[in-house]
Amino acid sequence: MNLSFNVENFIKEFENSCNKVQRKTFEKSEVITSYIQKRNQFCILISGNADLVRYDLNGNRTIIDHFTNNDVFGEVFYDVTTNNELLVEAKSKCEVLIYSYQNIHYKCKQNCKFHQKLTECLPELILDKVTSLNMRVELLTKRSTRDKLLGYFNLLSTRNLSKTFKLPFSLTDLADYLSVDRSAMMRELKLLKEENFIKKDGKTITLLYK
Amino acid sequence: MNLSFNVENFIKEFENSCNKVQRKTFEKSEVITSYIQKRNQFCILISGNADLVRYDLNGNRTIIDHFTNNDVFGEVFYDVTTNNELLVEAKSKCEVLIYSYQNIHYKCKQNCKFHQKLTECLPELILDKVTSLNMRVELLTKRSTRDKLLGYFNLLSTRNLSKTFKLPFSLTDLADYLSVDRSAMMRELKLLKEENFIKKDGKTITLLYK
DNA sequence: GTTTTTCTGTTGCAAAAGCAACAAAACGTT
DNA sequence: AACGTTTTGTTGCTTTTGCAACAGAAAAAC
Repeated sequence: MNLSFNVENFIKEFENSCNKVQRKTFEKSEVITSYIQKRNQFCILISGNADLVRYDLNGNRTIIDHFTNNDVFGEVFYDVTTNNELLVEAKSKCEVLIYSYQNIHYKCKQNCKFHQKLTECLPELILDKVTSLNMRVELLTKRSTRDKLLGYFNLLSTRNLSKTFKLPFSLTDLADYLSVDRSAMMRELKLLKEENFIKKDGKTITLLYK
Repeated sequence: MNLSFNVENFIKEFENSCNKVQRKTFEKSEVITSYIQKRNQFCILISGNADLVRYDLNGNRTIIDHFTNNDVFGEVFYDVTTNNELLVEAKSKCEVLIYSYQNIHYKCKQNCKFHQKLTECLPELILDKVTSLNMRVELLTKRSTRDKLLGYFNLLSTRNLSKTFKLPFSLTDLADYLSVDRSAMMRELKLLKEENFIKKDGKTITLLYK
């Protein structure tokens, strides 16, 4: 998908056109925001990287989404219906633009450039989320840990236009992202190496098949 | 979420305002459409019900989404990147409105009411998809078959505002929707009954806890 | 109303995944 | 460089899940 919405330019041009938009800084491990029902935050990650995580009653952590430079997040993209807490956690030092809508359909009363442009571009930002969600569903519906790993590796390989790529996660986090047990995943990773499906050097993976 | 877009009225008012919009009928088990890369179909299911399914290389079937009256689907809501075939299969006799965009951003040259209204409402239709996808991810990230079942039952219970509700799927299809083995799911279902978590009579389930 | 097909319910066995625990390595901080 | 902390890699054991197969019930087709 080609977004006509260039986040970087958008920030440069319009950040200061609305005084209700705040720029905040977060240190590693800080909670950037937690998703709250009936609120509509819209956030842009200017720098750093962060995860949207959910903790369930059994103490399992799931990484729902992973954000890097210029990614957008907030309740605007996530109708909160769950009982479980949804947090956005900074994985490194992060700079974030935050704006809270009363209602996503209302335009900003000041009719500022920021919101004019945003209203215009929101549909494609949302469409982009749909794409990444569909991909996520596709990964999660794979039946085995092996298929999930290979599915995810294929994705990264396609994105990088290369059989070699670097994992954006620690292996611990990767397990939480694929929603599998870490030790079981490590075992499978080892088998994939032994059976010459992949080569692995730290977080750098190379696909050896096809 | 409250959609201001009322599909039923939309169809009544605007169906005939654009001569490129087709109304088609499909019999049970027929393929309504298959998702094709770089195409942008927009479909409305007027009556009947249908599933969006994916068959993977191991022959596993996954039900990605389930559509009933007034649901919308098509590539417009699904950026096709997968190698696997994505089909929309009629589960009963279906009536469908179909329109194929050259590009989702171009407006219909005829500038008809159908597309005017659709362009206006597409963002919230897409936002609605995001919501259902987020819910789906939440279900699929549950670690056990039991948690998936209970998660799904809770959802149906909440939607119906009642501890008792009817499954919209056959049990065979439910397994494909939750992405688990049918016999394993049946076993778990039996345990849930025995441990008095649920009562089950055909496709009617009653939650007995809390 | 009979036949055919699909769906449900069940089981034994095999395979995969989860859990718990620990040591070694890597990373960050002072 | 030394410390504490997090991550990686591994393993033995248990539990869960998947697979294959089959019989009976229900639904659909003729």
